[in-house]
Amino acid sequence: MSMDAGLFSDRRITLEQLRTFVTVAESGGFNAAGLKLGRSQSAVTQSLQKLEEYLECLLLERRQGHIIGLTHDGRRLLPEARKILLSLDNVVSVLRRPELSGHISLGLSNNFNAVELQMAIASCIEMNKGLRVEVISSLTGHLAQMLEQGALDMAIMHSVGELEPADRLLKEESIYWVAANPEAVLREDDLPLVLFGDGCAYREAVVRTLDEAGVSHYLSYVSASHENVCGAIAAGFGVGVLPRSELREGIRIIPENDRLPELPLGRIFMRTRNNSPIISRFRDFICSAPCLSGSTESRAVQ
Amino acid sequence: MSMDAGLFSDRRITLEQLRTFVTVAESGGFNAAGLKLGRSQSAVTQSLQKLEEYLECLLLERRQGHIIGLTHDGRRLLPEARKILLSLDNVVSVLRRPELSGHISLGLSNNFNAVELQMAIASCIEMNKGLRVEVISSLTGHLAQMLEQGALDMAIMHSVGELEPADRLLKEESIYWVAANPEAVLREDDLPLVLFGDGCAYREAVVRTLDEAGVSHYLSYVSASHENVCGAIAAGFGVGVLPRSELREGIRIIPENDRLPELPLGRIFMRTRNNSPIISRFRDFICSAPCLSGSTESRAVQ
DNA sequence: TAATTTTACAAATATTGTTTTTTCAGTTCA
DNA sequence: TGAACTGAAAAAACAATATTTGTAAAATTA
Repeated sequence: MSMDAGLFSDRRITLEQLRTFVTVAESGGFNAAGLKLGRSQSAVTQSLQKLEEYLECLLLERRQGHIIGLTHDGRRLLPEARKILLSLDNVVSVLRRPELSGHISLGLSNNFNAVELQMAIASCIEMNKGLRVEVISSLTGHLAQMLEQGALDMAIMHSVGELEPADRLLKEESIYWVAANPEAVLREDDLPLVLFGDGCAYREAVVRTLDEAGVSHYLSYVSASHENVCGAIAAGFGVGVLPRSELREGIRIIPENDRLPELPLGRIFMRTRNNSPIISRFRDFICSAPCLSGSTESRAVQ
Repeated sequence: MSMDAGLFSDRRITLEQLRTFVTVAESGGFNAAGLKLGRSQSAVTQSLQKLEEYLECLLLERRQGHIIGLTHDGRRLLPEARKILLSLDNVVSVLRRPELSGHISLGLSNNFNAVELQMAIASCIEMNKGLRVEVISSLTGHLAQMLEQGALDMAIMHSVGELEPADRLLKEESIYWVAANPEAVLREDDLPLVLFGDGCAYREAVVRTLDEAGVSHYLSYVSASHENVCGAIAAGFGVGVLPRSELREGIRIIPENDRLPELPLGRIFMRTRNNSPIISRFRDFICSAPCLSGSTESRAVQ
């Protein structure tokens, strides 16, 4: 089926406009976005005005001359714009390094969504036809076992403690106490916890932290699936632990308070079993993926 | 996990450069591409030089001052560039029309790959959270049955004959006789055919056309899977029938000859069972998808 | 109320992309 | 062999576009 687009879409829309939109949405203002992008506030304003004009819809909710959030259409566009920018990132990054070939089995912790990382791996696989990657998604504890047993070549896992010397730190992320209704949950005597199943690195840390602080608690919901855990938190089953990027409608961060102790910093790291050339080249590839380069945790609008 | 790209990739790379690259790859020359894009040969040349510079690799195979094809990197970039442009197309198209909501079961003929169409449907689903689409992939014959039985709301199917009055033509495509090794296959007395299983609209047409022309033939390979059929043709099982866009390495179009009759024009069309508001709005949506707008069948380089 | 922050707008400036023109190399054809 | 043709590359002039600068208005903060 040809389905030839012939001439593609609206040729006035540029990547820079999308990038500007995403940055505004992430930084919450034209000034901040301009600073981040290295251009003036005026340029940002105009860039967005044009994008809105070409898209024939408003993207930013303005009230009294201030940006107070995204419109419905803006919220629809944001993830797609991110995806487009990210896939270009990945393509460029893959294209710039030599082609990979070989077979690799890669473990991926499913503690949290790692959409960006998965996209990077996917485009790497697509553009390196000689590469066969078998991805196994499981909890950190299980992956570590498989790695030791030789069932995996490498794994990307979560941790809160010290890493082994050969491990490669990919990313750090602050994790927060979250709940659907912080006030109500905190009023309960026993703290109801919504956590991942056994083998989750964060789970142990959370329980230990609570024990040390002398907070009585019980598990009200346990699942190995990220979807389920978030769903349970949103449904009000109890208190969970998530990084900022995993917040969604119906889940709020619990502000600092006397009862809940401070959580340690989360770490995402890579561990390899052997260092054959293919493995180490793929490891270098992953470690230099564009989605791992930034380290700012941005404050998103809405 | 934040995975914040912070500042995205190489900000010098533009959509226009990608578009130009794809157009050059499709039209096989800077002049032709310029004509297609509505700009001069010089602009196309410079645009591609920049893209190659920023990407730090050569995309076009030049010999004696002429483009003779894509480099390895060029072939790696092409499908990804297409995807990026296409997903922007889809996003813009979805954003410009009102949001859809409801439940729809959609049949999709698997005669041929319809990557672009599937991408359009996917981005429609992603951006219309109120929309639940159940996609069933099968051969045209089976889909038509399901439609009559009320198991499907709508279906996109293939045909070579007349359409029903209520059907909507989406796309026409020329189909060609193909084989791994045309010369060898044509030498055989009985023509070995590689076709889809029962229920494929093209299959019946092919057999009928051969019978009318008095060409003796037999089925050497039959499968309901597009992958398998292409694989069998490439492996030399016999003669198949494909549109230009489905050609791949190891499959060549058989030039016109005395033995093989001319094939009818293929049609891709949509049939709906009922015309509830949701269905008809979704139908209009699909019919106006960017990937269906063009009608040129381009001659690709390499 | 004054100071600060934030967005919008207009004109000047800077940058970028485009065309025009020319050149060169290879191909075709007389 | 030479003339005409085609496709690509390069340079300079030109056109279009984006960016900055500066200013104003409105809202927030102290």
